[in-house]
Amino acid sequence: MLTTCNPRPRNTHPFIHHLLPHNLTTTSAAATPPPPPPQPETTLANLVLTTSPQTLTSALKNNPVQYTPELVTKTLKRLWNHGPKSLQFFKALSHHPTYAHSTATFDHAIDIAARLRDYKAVWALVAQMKARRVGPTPKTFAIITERYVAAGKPDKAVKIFLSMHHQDCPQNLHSFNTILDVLCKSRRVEKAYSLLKVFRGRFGADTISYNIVANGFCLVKRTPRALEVLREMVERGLDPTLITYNIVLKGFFRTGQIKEAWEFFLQMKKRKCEIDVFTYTTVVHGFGVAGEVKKARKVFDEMIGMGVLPSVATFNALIQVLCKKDSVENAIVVFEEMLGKGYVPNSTTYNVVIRGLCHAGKMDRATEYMRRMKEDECEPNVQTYNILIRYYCDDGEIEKGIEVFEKMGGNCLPNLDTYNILISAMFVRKKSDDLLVAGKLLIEMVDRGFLPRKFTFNRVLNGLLLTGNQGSRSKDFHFTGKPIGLGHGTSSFHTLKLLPQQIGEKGYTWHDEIDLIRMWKFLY
DNA sequence: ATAGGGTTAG
Repeated sequence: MLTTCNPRPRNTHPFIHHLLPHNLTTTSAAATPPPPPPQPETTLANLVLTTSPQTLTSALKNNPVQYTPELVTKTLKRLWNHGPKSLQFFKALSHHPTYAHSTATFDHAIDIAARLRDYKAVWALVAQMKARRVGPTPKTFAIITERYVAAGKPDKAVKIFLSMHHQDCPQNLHSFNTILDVLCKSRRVEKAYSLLKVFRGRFGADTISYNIVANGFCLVKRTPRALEVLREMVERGLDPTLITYNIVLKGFFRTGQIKEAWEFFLQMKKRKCEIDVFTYTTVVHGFGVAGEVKKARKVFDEMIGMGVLPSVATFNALIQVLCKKDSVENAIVVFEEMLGKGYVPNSTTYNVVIRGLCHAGKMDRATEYMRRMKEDECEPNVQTYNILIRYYCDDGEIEKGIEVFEKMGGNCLPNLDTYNILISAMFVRKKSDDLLVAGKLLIEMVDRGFLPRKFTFNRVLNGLLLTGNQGSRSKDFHFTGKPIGLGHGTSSFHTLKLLPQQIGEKGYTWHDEIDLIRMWKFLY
């Protein structure tokens, strides 16, 4: 049974702080050394986040900083998880007196607009790019088609590819292989294969084309089909390469065909194809995942004897395997060995170790490793934060999860996973207050350009309707379309109005704008 | 940003 509690006082709400710029958060007393000055892109990103759309253009103009495409690119990367803000920022700089966008900044803006499924904006940006003679380039089309495929429009993506030469963009084997890969990476391998069959003559499909499609079949665990495609390749006179063999090897592991993988690996060695670090990493990881830790280690040791040096990725594979199938302690031994040999761990290495520690219930040591990560000049990324948030919430320490969520604000913005993890956690305690938080998180995520899953949206809406939160409903609410602060001053009802368009699909417990207004009233 | 290895999950 859900209990009704008094809503939290507005100003102490936990979500107020996480968007504030770093330099505005309270600094603790003299004992701690002063933090290093923030990077220029951090300062700029924080300015964008705390400025309303209406005043952004002038705020940027008055900001005494030299805008360069490099700075703008870095800033757009930081704002990646706040699509609407990123685009406002990009547009506000479009008519700056001393700055001009580059190919890279246009590509970035196009990527963001496409991810928001704002295709009108995408093509408007392409037109601008053309007018300013900085594109579009093949990379631009790779971005656009990838987003169309990800949005469930692979046919549209193919059409775009087939007409890209009308946009002054070369259509050649290179771009053909790109579209094949785009389709395969989004699991549309059948479409890719059809395309290959139709156009292999016209573009002169090569080994790379076939490798892409074979790998596509492996990705969807259809290794036998991959082998057929490769047989066809050989029949057409194209020779497989080491990459081809590595693709097949990984394919066997992926489908759990450990025996076949091992046999294939032995054949690769016997036939004297120069096995490389990719091959070994695949085998170490594959055996480990299958629970054959001893064999994984043996192969790891063997590679050094064969004169193939492990890479950071090889170490990451072994460390992960030990975490999952052996013990975190042994994994950390390898981690330290790695450091001793002069390797520089990357964020994946740290995330693997941190996840291992969390999984073993050692949350404090996980946090310690996160601190160590920062000292190593390897800033924790969204994944790092998501790991900690997830495990705290799974352990029932929801307050701690929220604490981590708040802390990430200054360094990186939450992504879709972060919101999904936290919103689900808001249902475990069956507390009415938690549902209010879930509602705010839902609105915040929409505001930042993330489309909640239907399940999430319905769960939150129904939860709010059922738990008697009507107490905070205000009768004199009028819809004016005017921006209304969400608590941290970055949100607006105007943005919220986009939701009906975004979720105007089947499956949402959604009738019209009224539902949203009701939700809004529950929350504010 | 033309292909292969390492993070997460049911």
